[in-house]
Amino acid sequence: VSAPPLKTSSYLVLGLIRGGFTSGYAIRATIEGMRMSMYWGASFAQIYSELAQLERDGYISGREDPQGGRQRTAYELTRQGEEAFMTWMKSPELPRMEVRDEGIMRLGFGDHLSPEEGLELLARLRARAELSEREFREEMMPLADSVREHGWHYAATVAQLGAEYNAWAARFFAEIEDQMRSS
Amino acid sequence: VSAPPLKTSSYLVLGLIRGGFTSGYAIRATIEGMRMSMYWGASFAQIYSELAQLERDGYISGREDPQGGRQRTAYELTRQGEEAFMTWMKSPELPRMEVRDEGIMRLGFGDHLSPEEGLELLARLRARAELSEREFREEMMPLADSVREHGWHYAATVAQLGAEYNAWAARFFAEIEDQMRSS
DNA sequence: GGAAGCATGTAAAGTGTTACATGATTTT
DNA sequence: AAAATCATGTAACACTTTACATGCTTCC
Repeated sequence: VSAPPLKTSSYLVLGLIRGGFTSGYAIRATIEGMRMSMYWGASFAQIYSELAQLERDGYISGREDPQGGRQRTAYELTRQGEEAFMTWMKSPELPRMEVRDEGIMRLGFGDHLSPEEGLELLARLRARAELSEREFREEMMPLADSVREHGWHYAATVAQLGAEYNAWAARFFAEIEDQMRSS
Repeated sequence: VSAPPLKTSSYLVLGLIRGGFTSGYAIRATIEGMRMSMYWGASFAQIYSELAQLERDGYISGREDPQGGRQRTAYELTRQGEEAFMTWMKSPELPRMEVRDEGIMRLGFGDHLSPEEGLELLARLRARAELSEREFREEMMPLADSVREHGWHYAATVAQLGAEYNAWAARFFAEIEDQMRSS
């Protein structure tokens, strides 16, 4: 009997607990602080209900871990949770990435605009990519370096991917702009 | 008084109606057939309720347009819908793109794997990008060319973006694999 | 005659966000 | 003393998907 597969947000929580972020607050802070929401976000409300569900279903177990008079629950993976997470990490199937990009959608509707307005749209897309690249370089990359010594080597790879993707996208839009201007 | 902004899925429906896809079925078929779901999807259930809402709120108007004994409703934009769509197309703000990628998330958790397993994960990510590139080139690009003469010039740009992005991503993953093997 | 495609919808469930509510501790 | 941060949760709403339900037309 194989347990039903969990949803991606569940694996996110399992992975962070396994990585040493044991409280709901710490999990959420890491998702925000390390810019994980660039690839998979989760809000406080979602995390606390996810933790409750995962504990009810036997994937994690929590124990009271108060800090002075401030309550805190520290979770750890059970053997079942450990197995579920590692099986997922090693599974050969990779679900297709999902993109929801209003910008690209607008670009697809570009024929509803005049040529000049189309160029403006492309310029906005390029500016957005340039801004995003800067954010990856200035915010996420330093953070990734700072956790490197703690055993999070792959964080730097993800940050690099984000920065270089946006640089590539900016070049792509610039090229299309040039082609349009010269035709 | 400015009307409350619509959601992105509403603009998707408005744009397709304006582009000549006037029935719910045709809208959904275009989203699937032209691979629009790569950057913004919508199901039948969503489209029909969206059409009802947009008509109730005065953005579109439908008239009966039966094909033989088979019912059909053809919609067109009202002046209000026309204005809402064009204002959105020209608005300077571009919401940040949203990505939900289980693959990149797993990569971020790569330190939970052995070096060999990490390399396998990277190889899977590369294979997925290569497959996706092929699909864009073999399926979406020909479709984009076929609608070009109908005035949909930007569809080809979007298809090109999809193909070239995936080619870029495959190269990125290959480079990381090389770096890891040689260190 | 059956399969595939055209056409429209409902019901239920899943997934996720925002806003609200509370209270302790640490930093300025 | 106030502000920021740590910590947990509820309620309401927003959005989307899956499964189901129906019936007509065209192609093989």
